[in-house]
Amino acid sequence: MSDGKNTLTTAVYDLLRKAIIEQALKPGMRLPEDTVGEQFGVSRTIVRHALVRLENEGLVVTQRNRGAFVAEPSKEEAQQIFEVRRILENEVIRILCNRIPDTGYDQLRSHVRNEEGVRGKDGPVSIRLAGEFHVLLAELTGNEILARYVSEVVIRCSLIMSLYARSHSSDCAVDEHSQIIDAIQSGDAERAIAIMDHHLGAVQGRAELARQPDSIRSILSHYGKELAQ
Amino acid sequence: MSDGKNTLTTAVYDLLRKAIIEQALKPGMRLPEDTVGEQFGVSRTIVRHALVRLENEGLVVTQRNRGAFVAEPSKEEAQQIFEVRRILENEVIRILCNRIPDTGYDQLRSHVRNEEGVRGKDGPVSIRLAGEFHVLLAELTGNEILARYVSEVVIRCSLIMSLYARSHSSDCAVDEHSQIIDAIQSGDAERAIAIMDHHLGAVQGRAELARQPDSIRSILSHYGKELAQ
DNA sequence: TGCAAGTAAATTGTATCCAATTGACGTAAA
DNA sequence: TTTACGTCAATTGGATACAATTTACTTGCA
Repeated sequence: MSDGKNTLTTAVYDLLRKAIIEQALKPGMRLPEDTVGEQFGVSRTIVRHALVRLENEGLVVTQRNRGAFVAEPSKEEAQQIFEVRRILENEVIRILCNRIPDTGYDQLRSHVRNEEGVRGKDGPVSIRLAGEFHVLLAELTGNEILARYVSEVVIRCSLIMSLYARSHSSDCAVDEHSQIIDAIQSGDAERAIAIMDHHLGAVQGRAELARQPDSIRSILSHYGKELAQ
Repeated sequence: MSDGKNTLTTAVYDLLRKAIIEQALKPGMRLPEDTVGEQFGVSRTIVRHALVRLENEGLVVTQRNRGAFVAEPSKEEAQQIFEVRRILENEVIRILCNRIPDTGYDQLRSHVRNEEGVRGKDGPVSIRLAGEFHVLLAELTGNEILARYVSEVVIRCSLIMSLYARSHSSDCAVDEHSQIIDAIQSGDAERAIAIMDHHLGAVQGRAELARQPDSIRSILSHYGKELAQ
């Protein structure tokens, strides 16, 4: 994601992004430019650029003259993001069944071992690793554009789970990750897709069923849309 | 695409984007911040923000301390973008066969009439309209995230055609657009997808077969990747 | 007490300024 | 002639200053 060029801007961008993934920054939280800037020891200019990038990814929303906030995806948005995620990830599986780099399975198995290593600890790390498994799958297709889009929807799903799901402990069942690898390796594309589809359905279902009550802010902002300028 | 909030930044962003779509700004062209700023009567700050957004979409690339350039997708990138475009647009068709708003067909037919109105003139307008047909299809799914991704790959395809295709006159055959609408309206999803797939294949093929010789810059930039910092 | 208006504080929008880096040109030495 | 070096112009990287806008508080009036 980060191209490692604009060091300062990219550094702030990466930090904010990671903080959002790990749900340290929660949906609806304000992100005042100078507060963030002081925190990282940079000027507002840098923070602004980072926020622009995050807004493009749908991770933050900005209101004119009001500032930036961590995004609070509505239920409709959540539905749409999940739909796109399933489209993309099913296709990732289909591609991987046709072509996968030599080291692919090693990388995947190794990643799952890492996930198992932190099993039980419902900390931010396990949340991040679960998402990164799906990004790794997409990267193995060799299609960088596809991988970028998967990365975007995965992280937005993380935001959705943070808003709507009761427990984030196991957004992804590690077992199912293993099953997906097995299915790809067996070359049975249809079965692999079925498992992935079921896996994502489970994640989505957890968000739908166990959704928390809306926060005050998101409730009011919903009504506010009808008044606003 | 543009949210109409940050008026100045968004205005510059929209103008640059449109200029790239219509191939007035050609791949490899420089986009110096103050030149662009003077042109539009705004300061570099505004232009910078617009360029950041365009870079996120893959329409421009920036080199540290060197500036921004209109992107020159490599052949590999072009291949990847087309692959993602087919994935997304096939799925758009599949969705539209299941659900399409009441006014959908009217909007589509109306758009095709516009395209026919400028037929023959190989100007920038026909190029833009051809792309917007595909974006309109995506928007009719009601899935904004999906529509945004389609919009991104469509415009990047416009960049690719500008680089590699001999004639941009008819990136899309208007007849085929009508056929696609017919197929969706008939409810035959498989046929509709087949037509869309063929349609995109034709566009892609035109880029592959009639590709122009690489520019010096894009050739050297390819080798340069092995040296760079 | 409750509401309204006005004022002050906080925050973003934009422009400008200085520093750092890059590329080009020209000059000199081998 | 070619290469190496040094200087200069052009451009971006980043910080700061000022203007505009919004929000919150306070004051005054009914």
